[in-house]
Amino acid sequence: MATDNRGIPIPTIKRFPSYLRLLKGYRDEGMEMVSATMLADELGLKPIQVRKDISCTGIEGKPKVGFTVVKLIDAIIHTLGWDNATDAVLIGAGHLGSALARYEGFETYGLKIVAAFDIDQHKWGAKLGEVPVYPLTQLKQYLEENRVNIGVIAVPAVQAQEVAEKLVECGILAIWNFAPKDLKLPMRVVVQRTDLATSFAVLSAKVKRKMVKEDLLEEDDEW
Amino acid sequence: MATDNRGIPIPTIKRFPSYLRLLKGYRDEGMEMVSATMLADELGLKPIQVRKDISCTGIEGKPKVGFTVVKLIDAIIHTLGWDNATDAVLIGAGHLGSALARYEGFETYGLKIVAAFDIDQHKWGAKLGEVPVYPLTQLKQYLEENRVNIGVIAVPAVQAQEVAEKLVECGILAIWNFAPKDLKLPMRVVVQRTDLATSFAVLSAKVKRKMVKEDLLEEDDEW
DNA sequence: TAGATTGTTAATCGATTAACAATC
DNA sequence: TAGATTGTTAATCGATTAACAATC
Repeated sequence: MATDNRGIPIPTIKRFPSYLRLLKGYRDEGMEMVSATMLADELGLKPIQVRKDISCTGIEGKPKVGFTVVKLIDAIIHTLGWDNATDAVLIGAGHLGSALARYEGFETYGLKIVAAFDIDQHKWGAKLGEVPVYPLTQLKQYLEENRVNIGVIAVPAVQAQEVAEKLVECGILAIWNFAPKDLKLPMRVVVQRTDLATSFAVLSAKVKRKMVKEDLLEEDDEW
Repeated sequence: MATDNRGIPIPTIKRFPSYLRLLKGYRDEGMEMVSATMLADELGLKPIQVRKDISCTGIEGKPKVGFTVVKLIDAIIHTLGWDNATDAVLIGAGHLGSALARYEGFETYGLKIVAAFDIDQHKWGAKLGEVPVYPLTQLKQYLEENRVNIGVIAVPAVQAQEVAEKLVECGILAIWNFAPKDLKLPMRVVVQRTDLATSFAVLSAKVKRKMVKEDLLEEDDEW
């Protein structure tokens, strides 16, 4: 059905890559079947949650036996849309951009960074791994000549909004934003943020919570 | 109260850094008061949600006027625990590690990377920005001599578990894991993952959803 | 067979949103 | 004052978890 993906909860989507990594390991070890119980145990989740997640892929298991490892792998990849490779341009060839361009994991997700752009002329002509770096002024032309759907932003915060708008003008459909800046863009554009600040905020909160809990325990001890 | 932070929802925590960035901008422009309505509008949130989030900081506003910008800034920083600087060690001085070590935003969060460690002897003695790189074998000694609470993991997936266990052995309280690997660690250790795969999975799912929606619209057109 | 595991339906839990009185 | 905005209480929404029948 076309509506297949419509209703898959975001939390489930977020767990899929973890399942996928684990399943690929099992496949490489020659394992053929796996139970939700085993996956849950390995990832620190509850079996019921794993079953619910798996049911979103449309795969059915066999009671007492579990699920076929390779079927599950294919189904998750398909559900995520990772079976169709997508080209992306990278804006910003600094340290972060450079690390992203060289990251080999992307091909696993069907993401291919085909070109990088930067305002700094010292970077022009260089290659970040396999990815050539062009002047930012050539972005528009490049996107006219090459069908690219995704833009990856790895520029300083102050430039992020401007770059994003340029990408949208050039027909980019989705933006993966690594700059610490909240972008204001038309609703039709898909924006995904990967923000160190947000991630660290959660870490900080968890640490603080733990501290508080330990403090409380100490207080209890005194009574 | 000591239990202050206990119950702040994770989604709220995740929005705090965005509020913070925006508020700092307002402060720098000399703005003294700000309404939840304005913040919501700027970030694409609903005013009520912003008010709920702000109430978690304990700050009270004035009807018709709003909230004091600098009070709000201080309260969010305090709620996140970012007013106490924390030292961290970085494991892995590759491209990603290098980018993290040089990232200037961390000081905003009260995070200070004091040393990096790597197995590759070619990296020893180098500096990533201000951060010196040592042999991984010196990690244990370093942590005995310096009180560090947070470990940042930026090594390849296959080494992540081993490195994490070593950090835990050495008394690290919290781990920020950038390796694409789910770590199995004692409950008492706080683990925060920043996983490109997870983030890209969400992007992929949103794109796919949009595609489906557009397909459905087209189908509708034919009827 | 017996028992582990699946899949479904219902209950619970937590966050978002709505409604509205209080207030500057 | 009038009206915008706050803060609280209740309703809604969505995800997780529990319960349990089906099944290999």
